[in-house]
Amino acid sequence: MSSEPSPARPEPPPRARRPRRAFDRDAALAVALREFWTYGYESTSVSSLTKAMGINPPSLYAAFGDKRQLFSEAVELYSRTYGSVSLEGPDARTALARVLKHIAADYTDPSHPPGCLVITAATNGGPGSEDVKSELRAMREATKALFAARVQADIDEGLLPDDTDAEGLAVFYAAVVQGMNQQACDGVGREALERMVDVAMAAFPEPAGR
Amino acid sequence: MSSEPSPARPEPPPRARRPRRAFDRDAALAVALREFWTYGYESTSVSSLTKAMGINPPSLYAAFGDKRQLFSEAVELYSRTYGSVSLEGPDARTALARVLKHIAADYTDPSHPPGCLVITAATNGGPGSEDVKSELRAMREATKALFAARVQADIDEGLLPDDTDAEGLAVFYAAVVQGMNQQACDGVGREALERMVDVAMAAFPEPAGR
DNA sequence: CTGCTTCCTTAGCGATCGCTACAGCTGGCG
DNA sequence: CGCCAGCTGTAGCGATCGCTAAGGAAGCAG
Repeated sequence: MSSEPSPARPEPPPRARRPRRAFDRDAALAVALREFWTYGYESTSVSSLTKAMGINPPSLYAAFGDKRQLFSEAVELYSRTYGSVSLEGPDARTALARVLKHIAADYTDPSHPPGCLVITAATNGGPGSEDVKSELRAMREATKALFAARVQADIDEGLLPDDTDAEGLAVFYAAVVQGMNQQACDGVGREALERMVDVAMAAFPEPAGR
Repeated sequence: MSSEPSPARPEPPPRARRPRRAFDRDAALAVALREFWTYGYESTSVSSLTKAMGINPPSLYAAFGDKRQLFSEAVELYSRTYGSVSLEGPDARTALARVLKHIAADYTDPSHPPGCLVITAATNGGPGSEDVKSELRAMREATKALFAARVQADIDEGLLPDDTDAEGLAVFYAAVVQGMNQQACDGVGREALERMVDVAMAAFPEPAGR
């Protein structure tokens, strides 16, 4: 439908006019992330967000759409910055132990809010924020599936017995991570969580013996 | 201090006039418990409570004080009805295994909301409901202390080695319970949780050698 | 400079929050 | 019966929620 009567024009109309913003969008998003991380989705109000970001509501809505989309962008930034999990390593046991130790340190790192945003930020929340809850739940299940796949890889390579319960192990270690989250939010320190990881790793099955 | 000037009077003035209520207080409290259990403290509004209980706001405030006190009464009813944990048994391992199996069944019981009210109902919630959060956190820490005491009792009786990390085990099994809560809220079924308990019990230390 | 576009600011929208004033009804008492 | 106490329903309080209309300030084209 777009009429272009002058073919001599070198610049077509769809020239994306970059918004001239008076504030740092990335910095504001980082601030919003900390707010959501600390208080959760529903308990973080737009007014507290705008106050923390140093902007006014219309600026927030112009830059991020609405509170819901801002939260999704914050979650994306979180999983890009903090929430990345790599299960590389010689075997599943080593990889899991390393990931759990890293989580013990990260969840209690005093330079940011305790625990994990994906686990904590939408556990409560009545009807109306059902899509937020399912968004985070999907991420949790993805992590659990990652655990299961890593264990299954060891089984396929013969490092673990064929009758190893990969699903049960995945549910278990996902629950351990979520329990560490709760403990960290309750004030348990890094050393206690690391000792807990030692206990949890004792539950890992023995390698396939000769 | 109570003055009773007329000894002939069989009924003293402090005769507690039982309120003439037009609704069943206990039944209404049970309904409120389910609401808080499902949506958490902050996300459960007074209007949704009164609608579910079949009463009007003034009746709620006359019978329970305010939303905060109603919640505490609901928590008390919960811990009296569902949340009781008994660690009796021949040794800590048996007792813990029984408790965890019971929890696996209870958190996924379809006859009531999933998971545990004490763990779930106040994880989010901004400033202003800090006392609610600390109330539930204290109950969680009491359970964790119960775990530690049960393990320590086995150590004192010589059933477990002296160098057993009672605190680490308590943190671990508390985290397992809290992880089961999250998994149950995410839709994991009873059988998967029970297999997970088997994995978790594999982390329990071997009894003290002969 | 004048126009045009785009953002920021102020102010406030309707809805809902926890909570309560007020009047009416109802039951126990003399 | 009349009186009073105490609960019940209606209606609404001030505050906050997520969100937005309207006008002024600022950069770019001519």
